[in-house]
Amino acid sequence: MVLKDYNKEDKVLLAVDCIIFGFDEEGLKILLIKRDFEPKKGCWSLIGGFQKKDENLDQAAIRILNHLTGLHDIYMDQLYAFSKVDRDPKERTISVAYYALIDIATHDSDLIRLDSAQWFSLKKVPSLIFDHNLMVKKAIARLRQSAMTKPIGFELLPEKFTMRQLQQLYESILNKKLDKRNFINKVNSLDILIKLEEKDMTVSRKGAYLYRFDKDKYYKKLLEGFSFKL
Amino acid sequence: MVLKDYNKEDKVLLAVDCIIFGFDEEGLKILLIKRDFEPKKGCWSLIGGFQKKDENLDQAAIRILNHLTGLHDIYMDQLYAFSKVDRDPKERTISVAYYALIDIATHDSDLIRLDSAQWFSLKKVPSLIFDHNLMVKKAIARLRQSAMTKPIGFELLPEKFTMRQLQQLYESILNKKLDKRNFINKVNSLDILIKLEEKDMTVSRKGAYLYRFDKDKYYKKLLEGFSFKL
DNA sequence: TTTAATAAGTGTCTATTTTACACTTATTTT
DNA sequence: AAAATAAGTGTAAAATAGACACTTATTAAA
Repeated sequence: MVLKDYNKEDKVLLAVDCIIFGFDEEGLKILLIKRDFEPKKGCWSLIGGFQKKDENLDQAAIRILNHLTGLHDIYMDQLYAFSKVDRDPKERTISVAYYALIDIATHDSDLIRLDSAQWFSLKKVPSLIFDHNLMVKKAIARLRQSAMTKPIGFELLPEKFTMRQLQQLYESILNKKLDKRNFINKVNSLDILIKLEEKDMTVSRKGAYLYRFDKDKYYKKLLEGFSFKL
Repeated sequence: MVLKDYNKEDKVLLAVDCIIFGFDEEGLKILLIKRDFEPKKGCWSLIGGFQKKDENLDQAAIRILNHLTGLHDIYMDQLYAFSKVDRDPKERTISVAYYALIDIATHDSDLIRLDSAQWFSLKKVPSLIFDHNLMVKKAIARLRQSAMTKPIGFELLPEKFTMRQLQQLYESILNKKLDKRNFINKVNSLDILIKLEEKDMTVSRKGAYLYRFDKDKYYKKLLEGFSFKL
C-alpha cells in the first residue's frame, strides 16, 4: 500500500457535551437542559451540540456552551470521548465530553434567559438521555481528582469569598466533612490566598473575612501541582 | 426547533493512534513505525488507523494495535482527543489517542514480524508526523500521574520480576533515581507482591529474589487508588 | 442595656508518612 | 583464598496529616 485512501473510511458525527459544574451556597451543582427536540424531547440532558469542520473540539465546546447558555470566558477541560455504538439511537455519534466550572452567582445574569435550563445538586441529578449520566459520573471523578492535585476554586467561587465558602466547595467536591482548623492551616500553607480587610457580614453576626486568590501564585501552583490530602 | 436535522451536521474522519509503552532492561520505550503510505511516507509515526462505524473507540484501538503489531490482550486506556483543524494535512481528522503498556520481552515473538516498527527510548523519540510528539508527551504525563496513584507494572513487567526491575520501571517512568530501601519499604507496605523462593541468577553473583503480583490485591488497589509519593 | 444566640477564628499535640543514610551478605570469578 | 558484584536490610529525623475545644465579635431579642 502506498497511498491510503481516506475516502474509503467511515465518517462519523462528532458531538460535544458539556458538564457544567456550578457552586453556590447550597453546594455543587450541574446545569441541565430540557431537550426541545427529538430524539428524547422533553428529557433532561447535558448541554451539547455538534462539532463543525472548521473548529477544533475546544472551540466547539466553547461555542456550544456560549450559544446555549450565554456563558463566556469559562474554564473548560476535555474529559473523555464516549463512543458506544448505539449511544445515540438516532445515528452513530461519538461524543467528546467537556467539563466547565463556574460560580453560579457571578454568571446568574448570563443564565437568566435560559428558561429550559436548571441547576441540579449533584445528589439529585435526574435520569439523563443517552450516556449522559455516565459522563456526569466521570466528570465528578475527574473533578475530585483535580481537587486533590491542584488548586481549584478560582473558577467556582466569586472573586471575594470566605474561608467557609472555600471549605464548603471542597466538602461538596469531595463529598465529606472537613475539619475547619485543619482545612485553614492546609490552605494557608499553599500560600495562594490574600486576606482582605473586608468582611462578609451577610452570613453571620460576627462577619467573616473575605479572601481572594493571588492569581500569580495560583497559576504557579496549578502548573506545579501538589498533593492535597483531605 | 422540534426536530434536529442530524444530516446537516459535518461528519469527520475519526482516527485512533496508539502510544505503546514497553519496558525492558534498558528502560521505558515506545513503539513507532515507519509509514509506508502517504502522507508523510517514510516518517516515524505512532501506530494508528481509522475507526469503523460498527465499533467503539476501545475496540478500534484494540483492532488497530493487533492488526499492525500482532499484539493481543493488551492493557489500553483512552488518553485524549486531538482535534486541531489542520493536524492532518490531507483531510480533516480527529484522533483519539490510546496508550498501551506491555512487557517487551514477553511480547517479543508477536512483534518479530514487524520489520517497519522499532522501539525508541523515551529520551530518544524522533520527530514524528502530525501532532504525534504532542500525543507522546501527554501520554508520558498521564503514565507518570498513574504511577503515583495506582499500581502499574503488572502490564509492563514479566510475570516474575526482581525488586530492582520494579524499581527501574518506576525510575524510568518518573525519570528520577529512587532510594533502594525506601522503595522496597513503600512497595512492601502496599502488600501487592508475593515473594517467591526462586532467584534470578542472571543479573548478579548473589542472585535476586523474584516476585510476582498478587492479582487480587493488585486489582483491589487499582480500584482504591493510593498516593504513592516517590 | 443586658443577655442570648450565632458563626468566626484560633493552636497544640499525636500519629503517620516520608526521607536520608551505610554496612553486611551471598555468590561467582579470578 | 581473595576480590568483585549487586542484593538485602533498619533506624532515626523531618515533614505532613489528623484530632480536638474554647474564645471572640456582633446582632437580635428580652
